[in-house]
Amino acid sequence: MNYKEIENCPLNVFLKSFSGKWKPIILYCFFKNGNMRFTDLWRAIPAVSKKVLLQQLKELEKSEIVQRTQINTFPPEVFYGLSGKGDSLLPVILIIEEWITINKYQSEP
Amino acid sequence: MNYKEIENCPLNVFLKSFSGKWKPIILYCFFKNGNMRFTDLWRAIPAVSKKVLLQQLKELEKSEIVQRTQINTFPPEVFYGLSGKGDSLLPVILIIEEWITINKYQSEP
DNA sequence: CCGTATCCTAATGGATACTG
DNA sequence: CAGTATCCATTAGGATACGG
Repeated sequence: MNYKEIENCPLNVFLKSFSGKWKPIILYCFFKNGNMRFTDLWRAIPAVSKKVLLQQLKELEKSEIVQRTQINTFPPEVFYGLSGKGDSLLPVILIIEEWITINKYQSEP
Repeated sequence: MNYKEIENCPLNVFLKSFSGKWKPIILYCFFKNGNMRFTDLWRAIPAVSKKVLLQQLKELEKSEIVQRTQINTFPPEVFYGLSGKGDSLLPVILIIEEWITINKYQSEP
């Protein structure tokens, strides 16, 4: 088993797309609310700075999990939401949710 | 939707247990090889330092995903491997693997 | 409203030497 | 062999102000 092989293992590839303090939370918002305007998303996650929120959204966009839509009014309206690939995560999330429940896993304070 | 609620969403709780550069790789080794001596694991992941490898193992132990077994010879033999909870991750990993394959997702160089 | 720039702090990870 | 201690480098994230 060489090192390149283990580095590209599915779990690693998967987790790398979601590494970032706010990414899971962002996705959760989209699963619950569908597309959201940037400012509304920000209001839903008040603890993050605008800069970082944007950063994480860009990275999710690059992974093609999140889609950005801009309407060129002034001031501009920008919506973020799940792409098709993002939507396809739902069954994965549900399995994870089930695993969490079964294992009664609690996040640490 | 208040903030505490979204912070404890399953995806977030799940991902927090695996946040760490080497944790997914460590788990992959255990899934492939079963229990492993510390040094053998280290040889399988040559790019990580001993200190950090130990650190990540301890965190996985704390999440009860990994189990440590020590045999008190001299020099001591210490085995690391999946706990029952760790084993129960297998179906989750398989779904993730399937998702990765379907989406032909490639890790970035 | 949306995004960028700057500056700063905290957290994570790496190199190396040492011990039982 | 397994683990600890130190010290250092890199990165991620946060505060704030400004611009289109």
